[in-house]
Amino acid sequence: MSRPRQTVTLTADLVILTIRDGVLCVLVVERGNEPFAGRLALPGGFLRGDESLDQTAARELSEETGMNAEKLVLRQVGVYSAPDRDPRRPRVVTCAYLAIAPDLPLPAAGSDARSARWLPVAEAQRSGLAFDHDEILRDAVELARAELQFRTIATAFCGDEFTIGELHAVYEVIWGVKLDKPNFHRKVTESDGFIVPTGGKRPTPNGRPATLYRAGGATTLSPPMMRPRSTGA
Amino acid sequence: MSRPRQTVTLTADLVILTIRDGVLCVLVVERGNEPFAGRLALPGGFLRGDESLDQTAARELSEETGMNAEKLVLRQVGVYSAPDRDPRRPRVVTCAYLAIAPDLPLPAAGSDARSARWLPVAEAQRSGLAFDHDEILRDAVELARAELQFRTIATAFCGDEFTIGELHAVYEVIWGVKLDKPNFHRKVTESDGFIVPTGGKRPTPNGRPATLYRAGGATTLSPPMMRPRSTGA
DNA sequence: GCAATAGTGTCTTTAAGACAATATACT
DNA sequence: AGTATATTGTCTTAAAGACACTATTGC
Repeated sequence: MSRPRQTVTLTADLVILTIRDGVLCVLVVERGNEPFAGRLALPGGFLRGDESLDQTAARELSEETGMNAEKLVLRQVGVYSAPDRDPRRPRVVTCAYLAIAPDLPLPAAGSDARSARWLPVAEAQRSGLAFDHDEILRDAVELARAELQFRTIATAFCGDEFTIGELHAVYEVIWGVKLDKPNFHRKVTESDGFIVPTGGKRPTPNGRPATLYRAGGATTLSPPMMRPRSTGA
Repeated sequence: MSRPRQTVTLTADLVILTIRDGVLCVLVVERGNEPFAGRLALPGGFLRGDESLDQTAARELSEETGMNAEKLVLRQVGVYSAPDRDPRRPRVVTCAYLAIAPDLPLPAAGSDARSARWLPVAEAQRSGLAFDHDEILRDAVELARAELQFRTIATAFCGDEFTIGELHAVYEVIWGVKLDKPNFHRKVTESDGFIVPTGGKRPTPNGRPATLYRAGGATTLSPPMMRPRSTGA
């Protein structure tokens, strides 16, 4: 026990995903301070003395999006702790969280007033983020893709009321595949507790109006909705 | 930025699972120091200055079991950071790791010489562990149960060479269900890259000798081996 | 032969996938 | 009517589950 114990500061970084105009987007902020000043990064914040890291993440989420975290999906992705991931001292270790939001009006430039904005995930990955946020983003998106198979989180991308067509689009955009619409319809309506009809209908520009649904009580999908495995062509 | 940043110490705690005599067991240590002196706890250790937390976990694992972590399953379960989870100051936050080991001879009471021993998970949960380790253990076991469905981690419970009967027992013990042996046999032999025959056979006390296999190259099972969902009777 | 464990065959049931057909709106 | 979108029907295929049956050992 003679070896010194490393003390660190802890942050919660958020990967907030949403779908805008059929494109998967992530909320990014432009850093105002060093290190990486001016670069794009994931939003995040430091752990405070009276809270758990999960609470830190929930607080940051509501600061960034204005939504209360109670109703949003918020899930740990993992801990990122490479010694050189952040040049600051004491060492900064982060726990990444995945959050899923409906298509919000815009990230309210809150009291914090950082320049937060939605960026297509593909662009974020192309341009490169600060710290090890590229790796975090990649892991979080991969987690979302996997979770879509077994949990009812897809509804978190939609508003309170949504159509099966919208839910269908969520799966297609995030998985990057085409799914048969009739089969998808049967699958989600027959899955117990996934979605429940509200009674209303939403008119379409031209075409039959779609039945409206809201998220049901279930959190898991059984049987799961397996992502089509790409044929190893 | 006027609010003080909380500094913490970080630990990696290990949930090392194995199967002994058909019972799922976890490695526990008796604590020598306060807090919780004399109580049973999960093994773990503090982050050092030159390593990542994943490396801390790998180091602890090889110290406790004598196995090199390269070959063992080692996976983050989550971060546990409730402000009052540990009375020490500065605050102690832990990241729990799930490790899976074959039936080792015995935890070598290594240089560390703590009294480490295998304890059936059910007993550990009944008697209660130090800190929030009951919660960590529960989460880790639940993660193992889920991962068995989609990844090839079941082979990590077996030695280098094993029979399909042994693999079958792994699933039955961890899921706590009976699985049809003929169907299980077909399932695992037809799953690509899950197990490969070594060519050898293992004699049984009395009965037909079983073909020996070793772990194949695949890490994921496709299609997955879904855990039978308990009929909501 | 008998007991015991490993492994195969076959039938049934369930879920997934392809895709035709119908329903309900708007212009 | 014609177009567009939603929803239902039907057939085919793949996987899961039940369980009878065969195979190979020791005694």
